[in-house]
Amino acid sequence: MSSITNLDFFARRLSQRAALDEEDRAAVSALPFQHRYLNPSAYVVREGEPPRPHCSFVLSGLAFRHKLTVHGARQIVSIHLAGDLLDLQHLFLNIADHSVQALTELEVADIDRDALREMALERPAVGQALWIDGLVDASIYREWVLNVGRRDARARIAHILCEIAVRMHAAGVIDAADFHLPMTQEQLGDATGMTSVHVNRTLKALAKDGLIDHSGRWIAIQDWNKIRREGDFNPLYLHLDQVAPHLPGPLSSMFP
Amino acid sequence: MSSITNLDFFARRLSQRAALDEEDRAAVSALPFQHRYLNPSAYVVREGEPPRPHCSFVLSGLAFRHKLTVHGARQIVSIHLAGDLLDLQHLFLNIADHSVQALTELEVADIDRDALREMALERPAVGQALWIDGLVDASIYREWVLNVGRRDARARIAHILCEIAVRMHAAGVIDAADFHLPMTQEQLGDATGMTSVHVNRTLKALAKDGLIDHSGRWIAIQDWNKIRREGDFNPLYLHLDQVAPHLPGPLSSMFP
DNA sequence: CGATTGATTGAGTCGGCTCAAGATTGGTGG
DNA sequence: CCACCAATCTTGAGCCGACTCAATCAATCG
Repeated sequence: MSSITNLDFFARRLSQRAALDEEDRAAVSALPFQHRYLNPSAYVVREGEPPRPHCSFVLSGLAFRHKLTVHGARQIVSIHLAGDLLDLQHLFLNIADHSVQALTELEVADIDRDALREMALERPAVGQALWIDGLVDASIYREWVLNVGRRDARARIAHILCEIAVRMHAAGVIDAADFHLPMTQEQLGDATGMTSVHVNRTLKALAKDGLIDHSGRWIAIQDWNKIRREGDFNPLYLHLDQVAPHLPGPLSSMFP
Repeated sequence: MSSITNLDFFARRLSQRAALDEEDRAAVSALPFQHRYLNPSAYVVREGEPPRPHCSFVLSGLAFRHKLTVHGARQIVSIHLAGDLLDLQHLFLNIADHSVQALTELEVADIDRDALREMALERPAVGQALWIDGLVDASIYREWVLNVGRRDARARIAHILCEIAVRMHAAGVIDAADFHLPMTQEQLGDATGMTSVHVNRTLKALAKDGLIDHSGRWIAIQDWNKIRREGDFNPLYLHLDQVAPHLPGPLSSMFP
């Protein structure tokens, strides 16, 4: 496990979203932080808790946000990957309304909350970059409400696969449409409001029809145009132009 | 139709969320704006459009946000009432990823976008107040993903009724748990991912069991404890302590 | 090697949908 | 004030997508 000494990675990230000047970048890079590794299913944030003294930025790995009903049913409300801030909400809200857990082994930079907060308010360019981050998160939630509320099982699964593939690609985590999905079928069900049994049947059906190639926990997208159509996937809501301005690779041509 | 000459109302609203000093308040009150009335179902924001030159603040009436699937199914993703900003997203995002429409007759203040944006970035207290607004919106989206993804019809309807009643109360729009709901059953269905037919049957069932009193478009909550339990409603996600610090009236005792 | 976690498959059930027909309601023009 | 129209609400009948329950298989790991 290598170590990092400053937040250049985070500063670069913010620079993609707004025009940070040299001073902004230096200030961001110099933010106090702690480098930390978490095991799968470790909690980053726990519902009902007051904010932690830090705000976690993902360096590598995946995490997910979830809420529970009183009957114990779980709904995953978003997935996060390298480059995402895991608890922007806690920069300004007094209590956690949901939990965040590591999905895979997770590498984070725990940035000092008060320092980040001050920077968000006192440095306009940094503030704007964080605003964009927060607003895109909200946009993704809206799309998920639509996904879970108005699409059938097949479209839901197709849609979430598209989203994850495109976001991984935008984050530079994968190069092609073919990727390893580190989620269990139960987690996929919790993200789409389905049971794991039905996720299984739906994946099989998508595979049979040639949209994906899937065995065990490996998923590759076979036919982008088909799956995008079936999943009613329009990447507009990801606001990629503002988040990852210069998309390289094969997917970029698919989503102009 | 009376007219307003400045944004004192908006400044007061922001003051509930963060500590604005005299200068902040004066600056907010002096923001350029236009007073406007919209008819029911008029569009405030249209999906796919670039941002308008203003950002609308609701003075009275209700509005809703929605998205459509490619098949034309509609999902309402949030409801807004007096005191809400309708397009905070467009302060920093370049394209609308959803539409906003008036639900009832709607009175708004169209605040100059660039001026508000500058104020959000340059005045920390204003920035913080807007952050809180945006983060609470996001929290509500998350709860809706859970509502639509993991609760059955009865709980979904109960939950949304609780949310609307509590938010109306917090916004000072109603005094009691008994309120007129200006939504059609079809709209209620679009907000909960159900058909209007099933909304109808569900409302009838809730009425029969004494949770609500309902005839035509009038809904009164009969038994708060029951409906709150059936709807799995926990107002934590509304972050009322940060949004409406001093709740008056009968509901406040129910949600400490 | 046993144990645990996740994937797979079958059979049966049901919540919520579709389709379709009336009944109400509110608004409008004469 | 009434007749009429367009929404909206209401109710019934039948169906189906997704769920539940339950068993089996596969992979991983101390």
